[in-house]
Amino acid sequence: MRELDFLQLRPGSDRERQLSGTSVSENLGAMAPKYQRIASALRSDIKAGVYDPGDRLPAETALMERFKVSLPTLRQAIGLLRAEALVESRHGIGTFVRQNRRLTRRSRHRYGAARARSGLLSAHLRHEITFAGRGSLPERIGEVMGFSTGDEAVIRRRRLYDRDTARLEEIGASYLPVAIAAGTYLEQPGVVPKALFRCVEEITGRRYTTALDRWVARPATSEETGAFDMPSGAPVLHVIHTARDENGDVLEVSESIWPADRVMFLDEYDIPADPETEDPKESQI
Amino acid sequence: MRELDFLQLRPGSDRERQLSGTSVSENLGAMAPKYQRIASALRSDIKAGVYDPGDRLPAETALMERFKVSLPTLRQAIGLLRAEALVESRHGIGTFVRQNRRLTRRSRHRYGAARARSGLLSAHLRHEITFAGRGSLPERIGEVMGFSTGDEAVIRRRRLYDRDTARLEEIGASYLPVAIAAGTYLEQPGVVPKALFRCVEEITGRRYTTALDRWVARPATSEETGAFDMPSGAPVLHVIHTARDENGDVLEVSESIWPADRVMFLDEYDIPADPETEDPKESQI
DNA sequence: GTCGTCAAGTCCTCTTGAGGACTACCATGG
DNA sequence: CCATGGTAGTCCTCAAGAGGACTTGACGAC
Repeated sequence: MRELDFLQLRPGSDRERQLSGTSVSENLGAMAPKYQRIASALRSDIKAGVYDPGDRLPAETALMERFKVSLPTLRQAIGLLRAEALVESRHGIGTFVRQNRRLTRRSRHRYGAARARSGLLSAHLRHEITFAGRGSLPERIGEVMGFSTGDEAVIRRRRLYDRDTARLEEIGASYLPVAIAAGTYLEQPGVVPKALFRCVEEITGRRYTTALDRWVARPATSEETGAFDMPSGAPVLHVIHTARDENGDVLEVSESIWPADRVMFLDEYDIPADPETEDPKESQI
Repeated sequence: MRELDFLQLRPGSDRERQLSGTSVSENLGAMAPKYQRIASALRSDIKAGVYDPGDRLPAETALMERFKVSLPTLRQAIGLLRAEALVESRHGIGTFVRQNRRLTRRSRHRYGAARARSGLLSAHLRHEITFAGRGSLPERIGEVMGFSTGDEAVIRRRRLYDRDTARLEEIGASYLPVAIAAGTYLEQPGVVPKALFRCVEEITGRRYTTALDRWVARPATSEETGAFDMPSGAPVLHVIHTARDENGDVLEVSESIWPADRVMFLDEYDIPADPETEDPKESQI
């Protein structure tokens, strides 16, 4: 009954649904569809702390009653919240508010930090090698490596788990040219004694000199949604990292994938003082 | 009729729906729900080129006929593809395959490129100032700026459009401390004569020295979905950029927002040669 | 020729109704 | 005490149908 105050605005033309332009984010037009208004109401409740992270939302039947709508409509509303990774539904149990603390990662500190210490990185993450050996390059990797798709390479796949929660936090893989890694212990499973790039440097005698990272946000594959236990259609962050020696030859290509809603990246750098000549076509970030 | 070959696998327990574990991405279990199988079939068609980018998919009624399902089920399938930004539905017209070319941006070249030239950046983007003047800091900005939420600052909001397609490609804003920008032409609307940070450097006599970028992918607000014309629930990339002088005082905080599926970021850098001492807790990217 | 009206085709919202599958809890029997 | 089975509560899938809103294009009136 109370909820009707929220919903009973009479239907009007869809033209009236348009936002007035300067509206703040949560300001849906008076006549947004029911499912959007329901989602918005629940979103507000969650933000207001009516339902705290970890809490169970009322059952679908209860929410149907509360908002006076049919099941499909209600589920459509919940579907929005699920797509936003705000809630998570567990079959047979309920719908829960997710706790979306983001892990903070630093990009580009990979090398600096690792050169300082000789051990492995990521104190709070457990490193697990899921595969090590020969394999053919996926298209996306062959492209940036300058090899043909299907070419062989030494591949090391890894998964990183949070030590506390045991939750999967990152999926990754490193691709090494056969000329570099063939016949070495890099083809063997098991965690390597030190950061992978140091192993490569020792084995080859060449040094990691320049890097190019390609960042993309894309919807998760079904494999990833399963592994990360994320809603289907939710995005992941995918970075492909290419490391070269001073001659510009590729030493390693590695990729890492995170659920987009669980990470935040910090990137700290110095701003150059002197004018340089660069491609003027680039836009500012 | 033909499609039945694809769909008629008999229903079974949900247990059988589980992926076998090592399956490749497109390998749905035999008994995934209808809507998932339909989405998967359409996805394959699109990848196979049956429907090219820009093409219109058959109408809902035609697809209902083809897959022998009801409208809600079909729409659920289309909804998946829409969430993946693979297709886009236009009310009253049809559902179209999206052409997902990503604009390539370089992060961190902001300053290098601009110091070289004295003009504005972004030759292929049209810069538009949507607001300039005093305003109170949003929470997310006040936090990183070290000010209280609600404090006043000089705010310049901008929108960047593709010159060719006239499509909105980026929403951004710069926040300048009142002590720096009050009373200057930075409070006035209109495009500034050169890159903003050069204006600030000239006005204050201080120099942009260090920067910290915070990257996050998050679902778009309703305002953003409207402005970018993106499906609701789709993610945006949001970066908050903090620039400081050599004393560590904030000169400017700026933020930029892009639809996540339309951009790709390149980040090129040199790998340091010498061991340094850094926080060993950081994980590798 | 220009404008407005109309109709067809399209996607969007919402309802009612049914059956199934999963989980947790509890009572019962061993 | 423990295992088994039942039951209630929950979310998941799907159908059939109705009305609405939007876009386009054709037709007719002016």
